Amino acid sequence: MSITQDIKNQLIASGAITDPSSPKGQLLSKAAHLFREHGFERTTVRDIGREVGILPGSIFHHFRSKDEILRTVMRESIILNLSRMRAALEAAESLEDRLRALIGWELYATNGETGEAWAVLVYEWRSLSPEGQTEILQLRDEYEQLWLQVLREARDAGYMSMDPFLLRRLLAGALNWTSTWYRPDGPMTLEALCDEVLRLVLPYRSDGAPRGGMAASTVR
Amino acid sequence: MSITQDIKNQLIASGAITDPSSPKGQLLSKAAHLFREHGFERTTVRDIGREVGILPGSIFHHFRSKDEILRTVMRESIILNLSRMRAALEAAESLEDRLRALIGWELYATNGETGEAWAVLVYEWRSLSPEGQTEILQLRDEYEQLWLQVLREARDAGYMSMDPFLLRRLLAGALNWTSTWYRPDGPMTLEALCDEVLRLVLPYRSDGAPRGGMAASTVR
Amino acid sequence: MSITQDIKNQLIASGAITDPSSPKGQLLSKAAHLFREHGFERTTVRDIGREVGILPGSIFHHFRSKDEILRTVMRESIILNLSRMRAALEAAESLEDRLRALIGWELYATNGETGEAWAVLVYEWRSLSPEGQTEILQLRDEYEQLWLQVLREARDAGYMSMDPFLLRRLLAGALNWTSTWYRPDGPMTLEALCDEVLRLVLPYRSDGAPRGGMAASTVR
Amino acid sequence: MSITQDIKNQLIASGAITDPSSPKGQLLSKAAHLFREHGFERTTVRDIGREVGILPGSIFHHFRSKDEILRTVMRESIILNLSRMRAALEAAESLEDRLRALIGWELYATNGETGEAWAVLVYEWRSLSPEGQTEILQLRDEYEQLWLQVLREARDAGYMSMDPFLLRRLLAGALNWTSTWYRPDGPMTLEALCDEVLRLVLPYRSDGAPRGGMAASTVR
DNA sequence: AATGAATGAGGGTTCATTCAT
DNA sequence: CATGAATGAACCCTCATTCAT
Repeated sequence: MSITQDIKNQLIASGAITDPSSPKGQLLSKAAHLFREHGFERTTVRDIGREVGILPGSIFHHFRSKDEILRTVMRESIILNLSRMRAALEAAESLEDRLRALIGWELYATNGETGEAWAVLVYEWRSLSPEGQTEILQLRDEYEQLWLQVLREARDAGYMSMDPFLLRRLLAGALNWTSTWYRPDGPMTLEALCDEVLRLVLPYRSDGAPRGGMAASTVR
Repeated sequence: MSITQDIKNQLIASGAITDPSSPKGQLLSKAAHLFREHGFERTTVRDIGREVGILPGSIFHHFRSKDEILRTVMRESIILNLSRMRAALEAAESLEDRLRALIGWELYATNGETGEAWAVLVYEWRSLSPEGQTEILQLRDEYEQLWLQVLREARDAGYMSMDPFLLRRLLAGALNWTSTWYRPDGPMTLEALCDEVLRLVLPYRSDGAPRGGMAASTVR
Repeated sequence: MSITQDIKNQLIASGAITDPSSPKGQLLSKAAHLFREHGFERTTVRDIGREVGILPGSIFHHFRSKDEILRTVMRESIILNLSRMRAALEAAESLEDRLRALIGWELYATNGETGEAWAVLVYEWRSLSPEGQTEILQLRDEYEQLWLQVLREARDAGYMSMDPFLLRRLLAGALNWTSTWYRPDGPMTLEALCDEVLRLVLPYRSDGAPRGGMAASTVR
Repeated sequence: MSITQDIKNQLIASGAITDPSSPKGQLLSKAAHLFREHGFERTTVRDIGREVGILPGSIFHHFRSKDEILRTVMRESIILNLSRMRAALEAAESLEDRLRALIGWELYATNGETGEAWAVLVYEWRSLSPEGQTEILQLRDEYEQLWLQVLREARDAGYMSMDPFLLRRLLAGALNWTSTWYRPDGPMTLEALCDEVLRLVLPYRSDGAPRGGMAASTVR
């Protein structure tokens, strides 16, 4: 995970994302938490201020508007995870590794340190101003292209037959939804969850045998 | 689909759900539409009134509060789809039919006539008052039990190996998310979509051969 | 003054201006009073509400914004006085009568029943939104045209030699400023004030003798 | 105009008014400009700071409060013009010269280098704190006394018959209002404007003939 | 002097809800 | 049942001002 930290530190150093230990970074993470828990509109700037320990008015020294807070939460969340995903895909040696990277890192985006921000990105979309949507949409598109490229390769290579667009949408739904039920401190590790999802997508091992689970012949 | 209509008519007749052609029913359907499109808090009672053609104050002759509108949208949506699902499961002759019924009817709940209300149920949950949540949660639990029972059977019968809870959650995410991208007037029918999802869940036909798609041996 | 009342009543009946006895009319007149006394930005909607006896929120049932209140005060003030001025000019039989009408009715606009609204129109101009300024400017232009037409006539007829534009601007300053010092319950009637101003503009009587005041020959 | 500069330099040297080239003087002149253009309350200390090139907080090293800025703008504006007016009146050799000095120097105060500050003095009066008003009122009274003394003399000498108070008020309105329309770079010089106003006040030359304009006999 | 983060009071405005008509 | 004026709490945001650095 140190490579992950490196990427984050680089992004912080370059100013692309806010240092989480800075006051502004604290504000962003608390805001992401509240937006995730209660929704954007039900979260007041007073709530955020109280959580951070400053008065509501002071928030506007860091952000011009509540919308800009939301936008920043979304932007930085996707920038960080986009960078991580790119690095992971580049480091992956096989197509299967790349598939695993997509699933695994999206699970990490959803349930790891950036989980709340990621859920805000996914589920508070309508609360973002039109201008904000335009900006964030570009980043989301970049992110989706990573998925689609790998899924297309996998389909072309015969790993699966489902239309890549369709598969991506089904997976997006399934993976994003994990934030509503997955507990990092529960019995299942993120890696195990990743394996399960991968098995759903790629039921056969490369030798043609079913990937884990029971033998097909035992199914009635 | 006539059996579906029968169930709906019975529920209307019994007073369990509101007649959609009644003023109150109109209000509910317009409200569901607005809640779905803009979110519950961004939808004002003024918006709803305008859509229905009455003044905001008059809404409160039909519902005690805005929360009660949301609660009713959710309640009726789940009551209707719960009844349909029960009927479909009872009519199903095989385990595979029951699996197909679960997936197919959840897709229909999400993208058919009740789609907007179903999406509200799924994605506006946090906007519901605590009392509302308590009430609706019971109905959702009943609904989830239907899924879990069948998935357990399927797992026990060797159709699949994944933990039923886990599989349900992944499927819930994938299926509910379809409301964000599926277009009934697009190139893919709901039945075809249902088949694709089913193939993901049950990759092998009952004779042991892979279900559709390429032969395992062709996978590199 | 009954003709004045008739004009006002017609304007009220036609909906061009608000009935001063209606709640909305009350609000407008209190707002004009406060805007005049403290200025637009130092007057809060809470102040207006308190003055009228309603809560701040209720104001927005009558007006969409504070700016719309200001705009309405200005619009109705100029509509009323424009109508009065037109009627007075039509009723005037001689050029001198028309000059007297201009001065007299502007003094009445400034210091009569609409005095506060008129002062707001003149001195709170910058507080009006750009869109508001565009709207009101058209009405002001109409009003100014009345002045300029008569002044041009008077100049052409040899009543005076000063450029009509220049004279109008000097008079506008002098007359509007009366609202800061003239007291209707003081020793000087508006008619007397009108005469004094007229004497400034038209120093000679029609027989060529100086209009009131001392003989020129006594001036050293 | 060198005598004017001398007076100004003396006042700067004595500390009565701020050196316009000093940081504080810059701040005052920018503030006067903004107060004039947008009004006192619509001008924020942030605006002033931006104009001067410092941050809002730094303003309070020069002035205790925003009110003190306004008060200083007003005070120095009136101190300077009061001194000039006194000098001009002393230098005037005849009553008519004194009248011309009053009008001419008030026009210069309104439209010359101190024009913005003078307009602030006249039109932002209500924005000044009560204590500020008390202070500035004394200076304004001194200034008004200069006018009234000369006007009384002129009336007593038979130059005019209008009550000096009344005439002063009409002239104050007319002259102050010039700041809203007079353009120094337009076709009319301040001297020409001064002559026109003087002709309004003193229609007859000292030989009894009308002062410029057409002969009285030609007026119908 | 200058900075900039923080303050805290108050601004305009929104909105679900009530209720006399 | 419908209206629409009124409510009152809460909202986002602004801004003059303070103060440690």
